Formats: sequence, C-alpha cells, structure tokens
Amino acid sequence: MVTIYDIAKKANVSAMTVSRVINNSGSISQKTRKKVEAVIEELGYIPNSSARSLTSKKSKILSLMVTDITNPFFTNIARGAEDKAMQMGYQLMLCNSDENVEKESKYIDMLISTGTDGVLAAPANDSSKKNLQKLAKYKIPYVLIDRYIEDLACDQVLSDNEMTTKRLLEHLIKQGHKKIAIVNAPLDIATAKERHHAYLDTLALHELPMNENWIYQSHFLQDSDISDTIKKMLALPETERPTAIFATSNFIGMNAVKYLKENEVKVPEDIAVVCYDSIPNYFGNEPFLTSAEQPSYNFGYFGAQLLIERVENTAPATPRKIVLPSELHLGASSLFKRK
Amino acid sequence: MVTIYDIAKKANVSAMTVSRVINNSGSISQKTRKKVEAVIEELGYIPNSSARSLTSKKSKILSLMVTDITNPFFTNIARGAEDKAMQMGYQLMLCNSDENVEKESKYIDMLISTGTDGVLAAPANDSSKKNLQKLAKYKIPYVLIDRYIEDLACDQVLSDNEMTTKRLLEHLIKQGHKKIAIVNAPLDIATAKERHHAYLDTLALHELPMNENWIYQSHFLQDSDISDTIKKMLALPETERPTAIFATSNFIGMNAVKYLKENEVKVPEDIAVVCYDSIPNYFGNEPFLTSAEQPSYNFGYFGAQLLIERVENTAPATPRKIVLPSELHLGASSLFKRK
DNA sequence: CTGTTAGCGCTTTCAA
DNA sequence: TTGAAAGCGCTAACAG
Repeated sequence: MVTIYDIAKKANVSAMTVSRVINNSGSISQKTRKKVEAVIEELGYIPNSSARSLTSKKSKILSLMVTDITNPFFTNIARGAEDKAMQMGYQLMLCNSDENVEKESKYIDMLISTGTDGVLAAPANDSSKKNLQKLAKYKIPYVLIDRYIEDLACDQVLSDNEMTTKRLLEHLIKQGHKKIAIVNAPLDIATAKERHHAYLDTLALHELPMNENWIYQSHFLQDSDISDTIKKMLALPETERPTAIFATSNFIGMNAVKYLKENEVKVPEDIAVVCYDSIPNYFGNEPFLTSAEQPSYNFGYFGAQLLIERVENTAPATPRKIVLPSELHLGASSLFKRK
Repeated sequence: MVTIYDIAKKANVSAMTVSRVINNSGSISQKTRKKVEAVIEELGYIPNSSARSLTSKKSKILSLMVTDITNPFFTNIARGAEDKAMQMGYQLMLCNSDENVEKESKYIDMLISTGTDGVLAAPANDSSKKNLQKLAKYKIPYVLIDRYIEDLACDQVLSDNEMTTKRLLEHLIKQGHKKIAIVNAPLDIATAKERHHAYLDTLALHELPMNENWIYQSHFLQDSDISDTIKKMLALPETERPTAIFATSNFIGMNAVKYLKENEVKVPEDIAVVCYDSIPNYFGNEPFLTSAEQPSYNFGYFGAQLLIERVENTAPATPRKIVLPSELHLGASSLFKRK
C-alpha cells in the first residue's frame, strides 16, 4: 500500500506537504505541487479513508435509511441520493429498516460506528425519534425524507400529503362517489396520519358522510395483505358499502385491486380505487390504477443536497423544508361515473 | 465520544482488556467480562470503525456495484445482498455504474480508499476487467454477479443464459415461429454474448433460418430506445420480416412491446415478443409479456454469502460458480399459434 | 488471564 | 511556504 510517506520520500518533501497537496489546503508553491502530483500519479496513490476519518472526523460517507429498497418509491430515492452523493464526492451506505424501529436502531449504531457524515432517513414511525436523537447526540446531521417527526429541528423533504389526498378524493367525488373508504397504514407514521386527516377534512369539506366502518388499517410493506379488509368491506350491508377506496400507498392500492378482482368485484364499476404513490410505468401505456405520482428521484436528490450542505456547514442554521407536489394519473380504476 | 480508554478507566482494567471483551478474542475471566460489559452498557460505548479498520485492515463494509439500482433486477439483488450482509454484521455500500467503465473505475478507487472488505460486482462490460484486477491488486475479494468476465479467478453467481434462452426460443418455435429476431445489448457484456450464442445455437438445432437482418443491438439501460430498431424490422420485405422477437432484457422487451404498439403492430398476432428477465408483478394478475424470471434476490443473497466466506477466509481456494435457473412465465405476448 | 508498547496513515497544531 | 511532533482510537505482538 502506498502512503503519503512513500510519496513524500520520492518527492523529497515532508508528508505534511503531500497532505496539503492532496487536500488543496494551505499554500504550496506551484513547483512543489507539480512535483508531488507527479509522484502521486506515478505511484498510483489512493488515500486511506480510515486514517483520514480518524483525525479529520469526516468520512465522505452518507447513509440512506429506507424501509425497503424494493419499493419503487424508495428505489428512485436511492438513485437520486446516490447521484447527488457521487457528484459531490460522497459514497452512499444503504439501510433497509423494514418499518422496524429496532432494526433501524441497530443500523444507526452501525452508522455512528462507521462515522457516516450524515443520514438521509425515512424513519419507520414516530418511535424512530429516539434513533434520530441519537444521531444528533453524535452531531451527525440528518435529513428526513417522506416522513417527518414532530419536534425534530432538521431539514425535511416531504410530500404534499394534504393537497394530494384532497385532489385524489375530489376526483372520486366528481365521479359521483359519496361513500369513500380509506385503507391506510398505522397512524404513527407521519404520511399515514396526514393522509388520514386530509381524508377526513376533504369529506367534511364536501359534506360527505363519514363512517368508522370505512376506515381500515394495513401497512406500507409490499405484502400488505388486505384480503380480510376487502372481505369486511364487502360484508357491509349494501347501503353502507363504500363505492370507492382511497389507498394511501402504491402497494395497498395494487393489493386492493388484486383482492377486489379475486372476490369478483368489478373495478371501477362496483368499487373504484385510487392510490397515493405509483409504480413505474415501464410499458408506456395508460396504467389501470389511478394514482398520485410522487417525484421520488427528487426526494433523494434534493435530500442529499440539503444533507451535504448541512455536513459541509454551508446551510443556514434554521431547518429547511421542501414540500414536493404529486402528479395525478387517471386510470380506468376510477373512471366510471356514478349517477 | 466514549473510547475504550474511558471504559478501561471506569472498569479498572487496561484498554486491551476492553478490546478483548468487545471482540470476544483472547480469554477473559467471567468476572472481568461482566464488569467491562456493564461499563460499556452504562456509557453507551460505540466502537470507532475507522480506528478499528486502521489497525485491523477490516472495515465490515461490503460494496455492491450494479449498473442501475432502478432496474428491478438489481433492486432485488441489492435487497438480497443487504439482508445477508446485515445478518453477518456487515454494511452495504451502493454504487451505480450506469454501464460505464470509467464511472465504475472511479467508484473502485473510492471503495479501495474506504477499505471495503469485498465487492459484489455486476461489471459494466469486458473492459471492467482492469477495474476488478485493481481490486485484486489491493487484495480485496470480489464476486461477479450476473456477468462473468473471462480469466478472472473469482466466485460467480450467474444466470443459466444458455438454457433459459433455449427455453424461451423453443417456446416460440412451438408456437410456429420460424423467423425470430433478437434485440440484444453490446456483445462485450457476458450475458449479451451468451444469449446471442444460445440464440444462434438454438436456431441451428431446430434448423431454422438465420438472417443478419434479424440481429439488432440496443443496450440494457432503462431507456433502450429501440424505435429505430422496430422501424427497421418493419421495413423488411414481408417475406423476410420476423414474426417474433427475443428481447434479451426486461427493458428491451417492454420497449419492444411499446414501440410495436405505437407502430400499430399487433402483439402477438403480427409479432410475438418474449424476453429474458422480468419485472415485478405487483398486481398478481397474468402479466402480458412472456418472460424468464430470474431469482434476482438470490443473486444478491448468495453472492454476499460467497463474498463473506471469501472475506473471512472460510472459502475453499478454488473459485466457486453458482448458476441460477430462471422460471418461464407465459403471457399473451407470445401466446398465438402460427400455422 | 491481563497489561505494555508500538504503530496503523493521516491531519492538526505549532514552529520555522 | 514548509516541516516536526503529537495524537486520533484501536489492535497486534509480545511480555508477564
């Protein structure tokens, strides 16, 4: 392994001079710099990050904590974060919490151990607060993406849950729906809570009936098995049965369609479905499921940007908050006018 | 920051004893161990990985090099690799090469700098050889996934390109196709080359005609724009026009279907399409596109397993090779018998 | 079973 | 503009 001492010896300078050249710090004569750079090139020197971190307390490593990278929403976030990180000379560590605060906690310790410079985190739920506070205790900056947590003074990149929910529901209302159900995740997840409240607010705004039998809880993981939910919904008396479902996530929406079909319920004729978030539309044709597409790549890209500014101390002291709008894509799953 | 010296002082032992407790190395009396562990717990000690790496030359970091994490094939690999890594106490660094050897090279240097313990790599193409040899020069083990490279003595987890290609083509042949085109990626990528040869071999085996106008080259990235390819194909005289397309990747297959439809060609009536690799089937219904589903998660999971064995020196000296079979999913895109 | 010493490769601090 | 010394937190090697 080539060290700065090897370079120093060959270039007839001190190790310190080599360090200055590498880091572009202090002042160096043009001649010395050229000489050192030539030797670095010649010997193919690659700096040792561990040694560097040990003294400088900087690792040039950013970390991304998501609940599951296989959710396309998070996949795109990862890509956006990685692009920005690479562009700014950082590497990206990947962590999957599986919506599990304990697993998340274990990761946080590993990240602290590794000396990550900052963390881009979509926390599992409100109990993740202690994990984030642990980061703060170690003076490691973090940026919340997708899910905020109360009373944490940090930068955030969030979805416009209120507006997007409202638009999805008003689309259903325009189609003539009056009995609208919501299938959501646990309310200790910020996005679930906000979408829940926006659901209630929008129904109230339009003076539509509410019914606790129309409020269902599943979760945000891929295998959100909502067959029981659907069964319960179908078991309601005709007059009480919802004519539309608002799914608060892509997987919930897809599973709703899947289980409705399995139960021989026609979508959208019998029950319409809309969902928050989308899946990539690889085929380029009109997708079936009406959804609100989030600019997921930018959650990662902007998030990494904010984080790096925090890490490099070029950010204002006050926390910043970016709210990203979604784009509605109407599909057959909700395009059926009710009289 | 709490160090082993803080622990040592408080527990009235030497730093070395603390180190031994933490690493479960050497022998320690039950009493000392308990005492030290209590203090570690009390002070909330988290080891400093940089310091550890600097002396031990081990970072407990594995790296994953893929061409693009947003390709579902690689997303699942990442999940599999991360699961295994976490399970064995390693963290995972993510790198997207975008099929670009230069970008890959830049990453390799960063990984060497960070002191990664090993790399799970889907190399960009045959020219990636020099990048991998650089890793070898630094004694960093690597495992090739998905794409092998000649004359590199290393563990590999590969797809059964020959068999899978043969099965896809024989399915088309059974449907009565005699003029089968291939849309592939550059042949300096191992998977492309193997699928190319398997294509020729299978046609020969069945004594079917070959035609250089049926061999097209695109690439494996998501935006494989094959509209020109499709136009060229459609411009062939009726008698020479292929009746089926073998797409060598998921994105090529999807884009083929997309552009055929845009050109008002009926799939499968006018031209049938099958593809190697698949996309996740979230809706649970029969997918349209006939595809060969690879066990992508296991590419990552097994790959990480082999890599860790290599890193921890518990692997046999001779390179190991795992070949994973694919599963055919027949869809409407090829289910039309030709007379 | 436990401790001492030295040093990993680099940067910070101070001095020249 | 350059260099010397010290030390980051930990573990390998040796000693007892």
